[in-house]
Amino acid sequence: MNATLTALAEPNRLRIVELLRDKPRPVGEIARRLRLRQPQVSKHLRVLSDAGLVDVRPVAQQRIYELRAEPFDELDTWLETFRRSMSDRMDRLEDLISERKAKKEREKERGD
Amino acid sequence: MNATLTALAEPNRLRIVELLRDKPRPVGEIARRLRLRQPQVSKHLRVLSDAGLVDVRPVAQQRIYELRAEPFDELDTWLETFRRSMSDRMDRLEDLISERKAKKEREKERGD
DNA sequence: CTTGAATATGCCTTGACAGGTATATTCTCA
DNA sequence: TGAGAATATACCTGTCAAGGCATATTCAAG
Repeated sequence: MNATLTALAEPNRLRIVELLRDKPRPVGEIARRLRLRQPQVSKHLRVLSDAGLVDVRPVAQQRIYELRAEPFDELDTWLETFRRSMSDRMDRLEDLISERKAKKEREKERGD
Repeated sequence: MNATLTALAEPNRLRIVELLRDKPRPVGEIARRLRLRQPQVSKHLRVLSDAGLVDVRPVAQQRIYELRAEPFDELDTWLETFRRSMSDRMDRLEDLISERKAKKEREKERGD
């Protein structure tokens, strides 16, 4: 999860991922389209690969990189846990309940 | 989008966000629960705040931080564009079509 | 208005990481 | 096998960001 986020946090890497979203592409084409130097693209793809975000498939001297679905699925699953606890958090209700337990909470807070 | 990812990419910041997912909390409590020093927590919260991931609400000398929904919604929207183009990419079909256009592509590729 | 709690900020140091450039590696084809 | 295309890697350098620590700030209460 953290690996995924770290990999995507770099701007050029994000651009690469968004480019690969359309379809798999060889290194050279990525470099050309994004106006990046080939070595940097290779390095970024290495990071993305280590993070499990892309797969490689050699074709002659070319290396075709393509996105893997799993990390994005995981990200999505993770996001779900937020929509659940935020959108329908029923803040008001929770506050009312909390208020009644306020005094007891104060002591419990110390442990853990 | 990139701001969101960058903010979430830092491990301790991710822990803070996950802690706030349950409910809003003051700085001191976050520090205590995550066993982090208060200044670092304040700094991380600053970053999260600048990225629009959290809101602050002062209560006496305390500052209660809580998650904002928007960035997570955006992240979700962004992810959708991937599920669309990956899960149902119909790779085989696409490959067949591509193959037929292969020669023409080769020249077009140069421009753009 | 002094004290202490809760939090923010400033400064310093250090490590990680991205870009630049040269070079190694791998493969095709003549 | 030699040349050149496509890609990966090594090394150097500069930058930026996170942690540690001291200190400033803000607020409540006596």
